[in-house]
Amino acid sequence: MSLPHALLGLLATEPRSGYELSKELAEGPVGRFAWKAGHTSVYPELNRLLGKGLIADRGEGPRGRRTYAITDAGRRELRSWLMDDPVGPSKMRNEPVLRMFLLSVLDPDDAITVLRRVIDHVDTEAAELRRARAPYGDTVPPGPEGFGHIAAEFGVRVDQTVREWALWAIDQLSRHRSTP
Amino acid sequence: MSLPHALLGLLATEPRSGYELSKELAEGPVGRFAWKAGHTSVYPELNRLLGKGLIADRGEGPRGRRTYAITDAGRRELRSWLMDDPVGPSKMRNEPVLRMFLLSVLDPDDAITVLRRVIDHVDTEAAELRRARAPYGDTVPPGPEGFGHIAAEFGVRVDQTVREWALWAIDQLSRHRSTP
DNA sequence: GATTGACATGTCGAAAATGACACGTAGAGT
DNA sequence: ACTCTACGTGTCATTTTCGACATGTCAATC
Repeated sequence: MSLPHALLGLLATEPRSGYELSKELAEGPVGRFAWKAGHTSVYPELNRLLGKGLIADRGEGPRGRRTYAITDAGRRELRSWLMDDPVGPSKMRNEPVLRMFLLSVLDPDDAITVLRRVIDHVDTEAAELRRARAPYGDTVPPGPEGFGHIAAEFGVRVDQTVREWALWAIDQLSRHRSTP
Repeated sequence: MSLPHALLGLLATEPRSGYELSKELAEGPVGRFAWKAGHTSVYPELNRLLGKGLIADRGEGPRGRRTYAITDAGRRELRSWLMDDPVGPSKMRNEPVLRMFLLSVLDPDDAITVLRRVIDHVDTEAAELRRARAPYGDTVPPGPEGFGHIAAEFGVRVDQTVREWALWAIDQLSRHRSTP
């Protein structure tokens, strides 16, 4: 049940609409690396948060667009979730990683084919993230921009790690193939 | 809907009981980094797979323990899931990473507190994984052991990446604190 | 011989997520 | 004027997952 906290966290940096939140959770760095959700989950959850007084409606914009902002109660809830909760084992779903774990059941040639695909994918993704991060250079700006910058940095690093691991795995699997 | 594939993948390396599968998906490397599930999801899913003929019952052991093995149909299903499906954006839930993304909403001191906790956690985890990996040295053994080895290697590398990223993030946040 | 703890499998109701469908709007290009 | 695309919000039925509860076994320790 982390979706409400994801929404509170995004709204804590700056007010956004349900549409923008959905975009971030469906395609943005947060959705890709942390918590993916479609708009069909986001809108009902926003209404729940509204009911609990954790967010507030900031009136309507152009096409029925409604912008939400976090309230003080929302901030308190978010802070206690981040600070008081233990770090312990928690919810985890990562389909790409699952695929990679299961790769060893394929014969080495097939596994290598898939690993190459994985490498292409993380390369593309890392390039996108670098573009998103580019305007700020090497230092994290304070405020809302810093948020995205730190997230993007995380993505780039994880992608790089996956890439190297995949290459290592290819090498290991190749050895099995060449020396049966 | 990746749980069935996770189970098929584990059973593809060697036959296991529902209990063992549950353990792996709840606490093992697969559960931690790829797809977490409790026994209450595993047992019903095993019966579903049994009904579809993707796994087979290998008779009873000591305390009502029943061991399952993957069938040829199961292997075909697993292979096509791994090979035919696109790598594209897929299911993703990662509560620890979500927490880290949201850290920037805390004041720097609080954020640093949590980041230190995160570092402790990944250090502990990485140490466990290294222990699990230790018996095999630096080379991946063929067969079922190789599976666990490659998974553990992935875990160690990701933990290391998270660690370095967290340190980097602390540094960045510290700058904001010292130069307001 | 009793107790404890890991082993082992399940059900069931509540909560959450997914996918399909539905509807309307503003702007940009042709 | 027309069309296309992205914007923008929602419902609803189905599927998945979670947490609580239930039940019993085997081995080791006290």
